[in-house]
Parts: sequence; structure tokens; C-alpha cells
Amino acid sequence: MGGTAKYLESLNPEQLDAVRHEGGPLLILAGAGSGKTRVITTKIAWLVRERAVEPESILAVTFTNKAAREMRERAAALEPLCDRAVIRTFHSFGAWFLRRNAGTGILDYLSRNFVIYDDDDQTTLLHGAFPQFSRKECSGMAQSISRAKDYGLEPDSNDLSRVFADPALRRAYATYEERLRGTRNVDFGDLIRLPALVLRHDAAVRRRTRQRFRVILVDEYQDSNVAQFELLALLAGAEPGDKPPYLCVVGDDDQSIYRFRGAEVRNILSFPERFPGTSVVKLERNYRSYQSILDVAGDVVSHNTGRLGKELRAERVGGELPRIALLQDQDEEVRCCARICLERHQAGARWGDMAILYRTNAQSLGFEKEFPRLSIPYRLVGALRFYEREEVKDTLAYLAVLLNDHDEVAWKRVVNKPSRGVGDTSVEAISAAAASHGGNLLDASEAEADSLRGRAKGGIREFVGIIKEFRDLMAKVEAEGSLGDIVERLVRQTGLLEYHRSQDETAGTQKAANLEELVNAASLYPRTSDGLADFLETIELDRSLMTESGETDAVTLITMHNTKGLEFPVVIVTGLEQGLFPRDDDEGEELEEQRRLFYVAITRAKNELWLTACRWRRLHGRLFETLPSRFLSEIGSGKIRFEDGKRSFGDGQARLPGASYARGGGIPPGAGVAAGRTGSKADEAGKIWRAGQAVYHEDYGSGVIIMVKPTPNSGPLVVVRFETGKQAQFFTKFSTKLEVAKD
DNA sequence: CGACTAATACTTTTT
DNA sequence: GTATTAGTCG
Repeated sequence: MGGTAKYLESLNPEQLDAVRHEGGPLLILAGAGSGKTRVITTKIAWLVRERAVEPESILAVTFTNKAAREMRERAAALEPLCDRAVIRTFHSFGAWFLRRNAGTGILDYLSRNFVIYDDDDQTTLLHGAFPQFSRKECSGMAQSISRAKDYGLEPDSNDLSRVFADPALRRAYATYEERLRGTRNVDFGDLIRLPALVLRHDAAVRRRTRQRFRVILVDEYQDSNVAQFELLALLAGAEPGDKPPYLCVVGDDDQSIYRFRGAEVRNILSFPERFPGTSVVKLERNYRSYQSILDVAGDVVSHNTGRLGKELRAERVGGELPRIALLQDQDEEVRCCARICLERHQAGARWGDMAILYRTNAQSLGFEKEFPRLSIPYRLVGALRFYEREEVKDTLAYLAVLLNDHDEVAWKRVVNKPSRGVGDTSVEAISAAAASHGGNLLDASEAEADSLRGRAKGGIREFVGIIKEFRDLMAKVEAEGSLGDIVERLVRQTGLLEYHRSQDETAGTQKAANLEELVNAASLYPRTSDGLADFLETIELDRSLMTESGETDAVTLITMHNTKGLEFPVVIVTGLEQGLFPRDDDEGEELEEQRRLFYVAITRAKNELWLTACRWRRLHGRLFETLPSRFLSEIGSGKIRFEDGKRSFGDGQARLPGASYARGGGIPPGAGVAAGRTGSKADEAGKIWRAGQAVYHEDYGSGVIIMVKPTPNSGPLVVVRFETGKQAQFFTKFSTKLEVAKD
């Protein structure tokens, strides 16, 4: 090849290496803000342009729809042919694969128009199978089952103890699978698990798939789970006598933050061992933040063990020192953040340049209350998801029933919504009768209608009538209009629109408007079964759909998790307190994950970084005195500026963490937080508080102290587990309701 | 069947 | 403290 093509010119040497690498597997370790998406998209374009790779033979997978969209657009901008490449999320690829193979082989039971059950649907399905368990218990089971699928565990696996604490519940997994098959639908986990199963057992499909996809790229690889790894290994395997597809994964082990959902950091840590002959390229030049910000991030994450090892260097040298504000309480924290935002705005920054980050969604409340009063516009990210709303799920359930007579979950949801006199008894009767109709609920409904009593008889007939009518409507090939027209007519005719409109009036909600939005979204699809299945899949797989409407200039309120992939000129990370971030019981792997989360949060900042912590934090309706997060003590001296030395965690004297920090000593790691764990401590009244001591609380009853933590100023803090199973912490000094048990 | 009250929980959540 | 949900009563 001749000179460097123009679109490669602005890449740095490492990025260029990554783009032009060929042959064996490639692991790109891409630090935050290192131009990772640029490298992947350029690589796709380069393969098509310089290496004459067929775009159709390229498979690129991401974790979010947003990332997939961005990758598609940017690759196509570099080389128009790239729009023929398969660029999808892991799950959307799985759905695509399953629809092509539904009805054959081990997927013979599966409807080609399957819908995807979410956690809520899984719970409903389990509740139907196990009515003796509460909905809450079923939700727990659903979670365990999802996790099992994340780990690639089948119902007959010996390792189920990894996710099912209770052995009795393991059998529930098998029952669940049976019921799920009966619905002819899939859950989220199946979108990964089933393609792997097919590839493992069907040699012909495996060969066809491997011959088609000669290049496989994976983004955010650090967040992949075991099941995804297995699917990837199958896709990237070699057919006998053939070269394996080219495999390239991109990720950052320091940004792995989804362990609780089954993500497995080891996937990236051990990639070179799992794929021998792997080349590694590190992208360590950061184009986003000032060096002063990366210094803080680097200090924090360096406390983790088991890293692949990377050090970010800023292209943007200098920058002000990040600042930390130690506040008295949440109200002060809110005011502090508001002050920063107002100042920046007056200095010319846009509201949209600023973001307030927190660990838990509940922390957004204080900001939401105060900001309107101060005329600070804000937008809340990720709080309410469109597709999870009742009215949306109702409509989708009707549409699912149109596609599939066996969809037990959807059928149960809407057969009596809005109310048409079909109560639990009738629903149970029809459910039971479905067994003799091969699981077909519509047939069962028709057969049972006559034997139902009173209003239920007419109600069920009405329901069946509606379903049949709309199926006929869809089947009319010559009919004009889009799917939107069908959906609009459906919400009217079923009474759903009227039902939710009246709810709007009493509850002041926006349900009717949301239904309108759903109709609008549907009008982009053709009024066919395939169009409908496509529409449902898009909504099921893209929960963020329609959350952001229009470009509004507003301060972003967001959880740290949700900031991944984003950047802001000004970032304020709040709630940096021991007990909240990290939590007191975060240890080992979990502690390291929390530290990575902090790392992600810090590296979102382009120009300015603020950290805040409160001495008093209200949690579960109870006020706790806190210590600064241990993560703060991990920041080297001189790398952060202590804001307003007058306020602090201490009593205003020499052992002020803030004061000593300001002098360069670093915040002491919450003296004794770990050290005093097993110790006992007497308070002023001379009462002895130690682990194992039986106690009595006026409200909660009897319990046992499981932990005693000394605090610098507030006397001992005891963690008590009550007989009710409840666990709570008390400052013995302030808790008048807690007594040492008499005997 | 719907509206009330009482109990209950309460990280994070790409798909 | 707050929000949601389960259970009970009319």
C-alpha cells in the first residue's frame, strides 16, 4: 500500500497500529477518552476500503443501542459501504440470529415473531407457575434465573449454587424454562444463550455463520458476561481446514462496572490466554481531560489489584486542581452544587456543560426540589424508562397477543384491562383449559367462554372479538396506512386510551400522551406481522427510546453508572461518604468495582472536577454521621484542593480530616473504620457495646450487635441485626431507643 | 372489583 | 423519608 490515506492521518501511532493490525486476535486496551470509537469505526472502514473485506462479513457488537447507532453512523461517514456491515448490540444480534433460525432444529418451538420478556414479564410467568410464592419472591427467582443465564448455566448445571442460594429454588429454573418455551417467546438471557446453544449443536448453522462473519469486533468488552464470551468464542472459532474469523475486542478493565449484572472482568483480563496469539495495543493518550483530573483518577484506580496496567496521559496539559467540598449535610451539598452551577453559568458556561453525579437514584431528589427554586434547569437521566410504563406495556401486550396465541404473560396482562368483568377465577379457568388446547389461550378462551358466569362471559367474547378483528385488519394486504394507524385504533377500541386518560385526570400523569408517542413511533413501521415484530423488538431492546426529546440546555443529574461513555466540561461527583460510596460491606471484588465506578465518574470531566461529601447523610429515613469515602484518602497529596477549610467532618480541631488534607497529609482513611471492626467500645454512660451483645430496640425489638465501629467524634457506631432480619446502624450516643438487653 | 390503609423496602441496571 | 405494593374492607 502507498502513503497513509487521508482518513488515517489524524490517528496517533497506537491508534494506527490498532486499525492496521491483521492476523491473530487483537485486544485493544482503550483508556477513557482515548478515541476508542474512532479506532473501531476507522478499522471497519479501513478493512472495507484497503483490504476489500465484504461489509456484510463484518460483525460489530456493542452493549448499548446508542453506541451501536454511533458506530454505524461514524463508520458509514468514513465509508458508505459500511452501512451493510452488521453493527448491533449483543442482544439485537442474538434476536436477529434467532429470528432467522426460529422454527427449526432445537428452536423448533420458537415463534419467528417472538417477543422478548423483561424482568417484569419473567416475574409474571413465575408467579403463574408458583402462585404459592409472592410476587416479590418470584421477582427474586427471576433475577437468579437471569443471572444463571448470564453465567451460561443451564437448568441442569451443577454450578447453579453460584446463583441460587436456596437449592429448592433451582428446580424453579427448569419449570420456568418449560413455561417460557410454552409461550414460544424468549427472555433477555435467551438472546445470548440460545444462539450459543444453536451454534454448539448445529454444525451446519455454525459453518454458515462462521463463513459469513469473517471479522468480529466487540466494544466495551470489559462488560461482557460469561454467556457472551461463550457466544463470541463459538462465532470466532475456526471451521475445520479454515482460518478463524478475525477477532478484535476493545475495552478497559478499569471501567468494568456491571459485575452485579453478571459482567465478568476476567473476560478481558484473561483474553490473551483464552485466545493464544493475541496482540495487545494500549491506547493511553487521553484527549478529553486535563492532566490534573487524570492524576486524581490514576491515584484512585491504582489501588486496585489485578489490572492489566495502563496509565492515561493527557494531551491537554495543565488544568486547575480538582476540588473537594466537605459539607455538613445534603441540603448544603445541594446548595454547594447549585452555587457551582450558577457561577459557571454566569461565567458563560451552558447548563448542559455541567453534570451532577451520584451513586443512587434517590440522591437526585434534593437537587430536583431545590433547582427549580433557583431557576436552574435540569434533566434527569435514566429515571423513568419509557417502555416500562404501565400504559406502554399494556399496549405492547395487546400487540404481543396479536402475534402469538401462546403468550401467557401478555394475555394475562390485558385480558381484563380495562376491566371487562374477567376476574381471577375466569382467568384461572381459561389458563387451565389452555393445556387441552396445546397452550393456545385464544382457543381456550373461545372454548371456555360459555361456561363462564355473568359478565365474564361477555367480557371474554369482547376480548377475543377485538383480537380477531385486529388480526384481520393486519392481514389485509391492500390496506392503507402504517402500523401507527393500527395501534391508534387499538388503544381506542380496547378502551385503553380512555382508561389511561381518566388515570391522568386523577393522578396528573401523562399516560395518554405517552400512548400518543407510542402511536407516532409505530407509524414508522409497516402494518404487517413482520413490521409489528420489528416494532416490538425495537422497543423491547431499546429502553432509552424516546427518553430524550429535543435539545434542552440543562444541568444533567445522573447516576455514575449512567455516565459511562459521556463527558462534560464540569463534573460534580457527590455523596463521597463511607457507607454510601463505597458501602460498608463492599469488600474485595466489590470494593474494586466501586473504585472503578469512581474512576469512571472522575474521567467524565473535561475541564473541571468537583467532589463533595456530607458529614450527615439521611439514609432510609435515618440520619447517619459519616466519614469521608476511603476513596478520597487514596488521592495523593497536592493533587486536590480542599475547598472551604472552615467546614469539616471533625469537631473543628486538629484532627479535621479536611484541615490535615489541606496541609497535604491526605484524608485519613476514616480512622478505625476497618481497624475497630471487632473491637468493643464503651460510651460515656459506660455501657459496653461489642459484637455479639444482645440488644433491645423500642421499635425493632431484639437483636444482636454484629459490628462496632468507632467514630472520631460521635462515640461508637453499632450495626445491629434484628430478629426480624432487619439490619440497622445506630450511634449509641444518640440512640435513646437502643438498650443493652437485660439478661 | 375498586379504594383505602398498612407493611415494606431501599445500590447500581447497557439489554 | 418516601414510594410502592400487598392486603383488607366495603
